[in-house]
Amino acid sequence: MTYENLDAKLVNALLGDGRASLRSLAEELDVSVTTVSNHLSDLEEEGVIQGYTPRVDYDSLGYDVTAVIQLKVEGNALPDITDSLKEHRQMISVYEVTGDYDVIAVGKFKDTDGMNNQIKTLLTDPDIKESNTSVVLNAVTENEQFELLIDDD
Amino acid sequence: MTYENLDAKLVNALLGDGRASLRSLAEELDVSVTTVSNHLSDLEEEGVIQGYTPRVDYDSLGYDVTAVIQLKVEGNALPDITDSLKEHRQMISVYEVTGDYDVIAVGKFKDTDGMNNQIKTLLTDPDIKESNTSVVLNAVTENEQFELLIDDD
DNA sequence: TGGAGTTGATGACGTACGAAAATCTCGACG
DNA sequence: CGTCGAGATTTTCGTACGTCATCAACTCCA
Repeated sequence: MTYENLDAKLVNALLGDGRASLRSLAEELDVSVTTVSNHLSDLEEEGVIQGYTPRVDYDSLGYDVTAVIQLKVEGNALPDITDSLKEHRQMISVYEVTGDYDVIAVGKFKDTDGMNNQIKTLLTDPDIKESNTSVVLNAVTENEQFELLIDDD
Repeated sequence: MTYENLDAKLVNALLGDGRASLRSLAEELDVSVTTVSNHLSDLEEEGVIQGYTPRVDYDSLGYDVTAVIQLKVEGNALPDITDSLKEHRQMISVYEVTGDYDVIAVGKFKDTDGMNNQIKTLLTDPDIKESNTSVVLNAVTENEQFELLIDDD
């Protein structure tokens, strides 16, 4: 076990409430506030916890369309393409992958017109050999972070 | 009008630091603590901010393999399939989509063996007509939450 | 009139610091 | 060869202090 049990419990507790106070965490895990503070700093320094964010509901802000875009790219142009995708504000995830396509990206848009425009400008790149866009009809689960396993003794 | 964009600014500030104190937010946005508190409560009640989470680096915890799984599903079995995917702890995102496939899911696994096992058990379902798995070679961007636009006058 | 700010009171919060407890290290001894 | 224990190291804890969140009552002003 690379990481102590307390650390896993701490991460799980924070996954439940990312703004929980050190005191409430300490009570929940039955250790002192100082211990929570120390372990939390360690987790942050080690990079296990890379920061904290609110979970924003983009739907309620008018970003009604989510799309999964798959691209076949000219081999040596891959870094350029992924970089350019990364620059696009509305790209949630950009993956280089094995399989039929080389890149899979997930983006959010205000409407299908906005989506089409963005995608069209993207596809002007001559290094993109083929593309395939799937529009999300229903996001059953999105960006879910799962809890860590605790092995009790 | 002066505070038209306060909510957007507040969300953006929290996207920068999800554990920022009301006081630091108030100073950053040049409004009173009370105002920040009120607007934040409103955003939470409206569901724009649905909660707060740490950003966990699953790579550093040994979840080295991310995969994008695409499925063609027997029409009326779609809810069953998405539900079952949702139950899988390690599924980050599960989308019902238009296009060649009916479902696109993203999952994280400790290794390729673990991934293969999980996927194999998944595919025993007779309602899954076809599947296609892409292994992520490089996560350029993952679960990024973009900042909201501020329209200045 | 309603959104924003101010003030003040109260209890909760984060962090620094030193003490206490637990754990590890490693040579000496039976 | 096994184990014992003093000293070193790490981990945990309690306390104290300055800051913070929250609430209520009241003011300001467009």
